[in-house]
Amino acid sequence: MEISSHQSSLLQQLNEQRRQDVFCDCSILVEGKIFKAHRNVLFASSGYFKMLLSQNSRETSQPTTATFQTFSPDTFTVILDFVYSGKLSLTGQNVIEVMSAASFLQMTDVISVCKTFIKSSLDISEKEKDRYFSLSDKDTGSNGVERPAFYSSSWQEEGGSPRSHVSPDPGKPWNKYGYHPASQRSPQRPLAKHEQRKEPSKKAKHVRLPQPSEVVHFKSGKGEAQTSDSGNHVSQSEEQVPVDAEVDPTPAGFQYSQGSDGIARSFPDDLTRLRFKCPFCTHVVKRKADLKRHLRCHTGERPYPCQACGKRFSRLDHLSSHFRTIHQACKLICRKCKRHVTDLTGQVVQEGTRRYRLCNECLADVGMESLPADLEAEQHRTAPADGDKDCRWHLSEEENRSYVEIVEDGSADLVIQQVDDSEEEEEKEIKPNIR
DNA sequence: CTGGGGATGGGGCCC
DNA sequence: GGGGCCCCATCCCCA
Repeated sequence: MEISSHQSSLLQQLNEQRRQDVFCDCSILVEGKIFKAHRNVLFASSGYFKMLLSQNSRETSQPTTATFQTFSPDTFTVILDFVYSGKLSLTGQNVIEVMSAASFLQMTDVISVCKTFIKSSLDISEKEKDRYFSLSDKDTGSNGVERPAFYSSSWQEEGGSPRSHVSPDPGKPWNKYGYHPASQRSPQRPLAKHEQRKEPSKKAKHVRLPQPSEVVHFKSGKGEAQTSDSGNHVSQSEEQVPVDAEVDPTPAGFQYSQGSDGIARSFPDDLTRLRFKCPFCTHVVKRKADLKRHLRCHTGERPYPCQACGKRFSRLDHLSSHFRTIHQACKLICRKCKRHVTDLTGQVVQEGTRRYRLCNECLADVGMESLPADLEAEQHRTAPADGDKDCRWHLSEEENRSYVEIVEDGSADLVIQQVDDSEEEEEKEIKPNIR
């Protein structure tokens, strides 16, 4: 015999204990804010805490403290509330941050729900386009009551009245969530190019996210996202979007406007050409694959690591380009004098994992004219100048070749290894402080 | 301080 | 849909 309410009531009890700080034996410090919780609950909910707490299982008599600087207290509140209630309070504003935090904490259920949330936002994009066409005949043109909503992104900006796409929470740069490698030059993730071009003065985050009133609760456990309300995220948005112009209930990333007639009339042609709307910014693309690629600039996903230096890229072609220019010395140009060089007039020089060409004259200038290529290669094999990074460099049949040969015949192959960066980044970014 | 060049990253689009 | 190329803007380093 099974009492169905037992699980939920048990969870409620635990949540109540958490709120009243009863039996809490774990403290989580997030950007200065302390969260109390039960280690067994955390252990059962998060792969990260499981690993963390299992390492300290012998010290169960001592309270455990974990410190995170990589996501905000608000984000962790959502995570912790989910752990103790099964309800995930996602909004268009927090979904990326929550997904990042869940990735850190190895909470696959939360990640999948976040993905579903984002995907549903994308579905809305398609449905709204269809809705535009289906409703366009009803456009009253004057009072706006029955006028269908329409996109107001780039077209409106081109008209000289750019909308603000500033995130309501500009104090939380994306990189804090650890998707970007340590070698990332800018401390704050730059805007996407299309926004940089259109809004060069803006320094805000890339995303334009919906209003906080648009909270959707997801129930976890079945792999299917469900709202706590009667309608799901999509249908709710579709109900509200076109009608009321005063509020902005649009789902993630959507912008609607009553707009001028001139702008409105120009839309259908554009909509047939540009079909896929990013849920987080104003960007619209023709192809779903392009949107998928574009979304990586919001999620920070970098699934293509360079086997030579470990730097990660969001796109394979960027990785290939990086590998060719940095590690293969494909440019037949002397790095010093910029003259064109050939195998006869120049040589490939190795500097750590970096390779470039120097003409014979410049080689002589720097005193490297006597360095034979295979000796150079030998030195590289025995004493890599850039630490152990080179150990990861996969060079096929490298043992008996010179660098020149390797470069010329292309056997310094770029090994493409698409990875899920979540776990590796977690290890790199989060160093919890256990006391 | 400034300008040039390299590296990077994003978008468009072809195959 | 993925791979890859081209173009362009931006950032960073260095002379």
